[in-house]
Amino acid sequence: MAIPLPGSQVRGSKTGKAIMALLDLLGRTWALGIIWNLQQGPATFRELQQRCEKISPTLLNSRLKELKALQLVDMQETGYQLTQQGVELIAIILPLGDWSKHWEKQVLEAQNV
Amino acid sequence: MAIPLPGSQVRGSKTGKAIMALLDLLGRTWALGIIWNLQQGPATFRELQQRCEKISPTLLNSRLKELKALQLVDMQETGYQLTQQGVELIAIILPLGDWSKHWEKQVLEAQNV
DNA sequence: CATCTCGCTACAAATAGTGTAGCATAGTTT
DNA sequence: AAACTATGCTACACTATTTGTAGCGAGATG
Repeated sequence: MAIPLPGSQVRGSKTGKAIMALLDLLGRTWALGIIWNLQQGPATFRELQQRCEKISPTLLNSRLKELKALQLVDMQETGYQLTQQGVELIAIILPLGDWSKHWEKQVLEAQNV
Repeated sequence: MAIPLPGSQVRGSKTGKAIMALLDLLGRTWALGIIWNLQQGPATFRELQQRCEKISPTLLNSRLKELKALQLVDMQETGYQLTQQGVELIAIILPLGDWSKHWEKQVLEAQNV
């Protein structure tokens, strides 16, 4: 799967708008999960695999390649970690954690009615 | 693909944490794109298909089912639209639009070096 | 050298997504 | 009323992506 480079055509948009590249990237299986799990700090490949519980190494590797190419993640001595930009991104997304709890309550309530 | 109901096991987590269900949902092909495109206001099925440029009706329909089940989208006279909760969610995500422009610049700069 | 751990690849099977055609229903026009 | 239109959505064969297991090659340790 081609890397969704901002400025070029991506899945879902011919316009090449940056947000579309970003949505394409984040919409790929596990991309958000990997970023989310890197919040806790750097991790080796195998440790990251475990944080993600059920990710296959094949997929983990391809997602990491994409995330590296797009400067959200890089690899240092300590393992994979978020870049400056990755940190900025997760800062935006972080509120989802709290919101999801409130959302869960509503969804489960609706189920029980 | 099973609907990632918060509270039950989902892709990437046995714990059933709400955030994991949410990340699973948002991480599915086109889920973010659909939500993003509904920002502009309600749309009929076919109109939504066009906003998303290249989504197949099959997939659009399954994503919509999931989003409806999880109360982020519903269908009214005017077509599909974000629910109260869908609006809350997009409010969190909205800053990605601006951030992506800044990100694009950095990524493209790095390419040209 | 034997044994670990590491990042990562191979590859076949399973699953998910695409694209085109078109059905069924409802409303409009002639 | 027959013909035309537009809608939401399904069928289905094809293609692409993901999974899961096994294991390689490199480096560290004893």
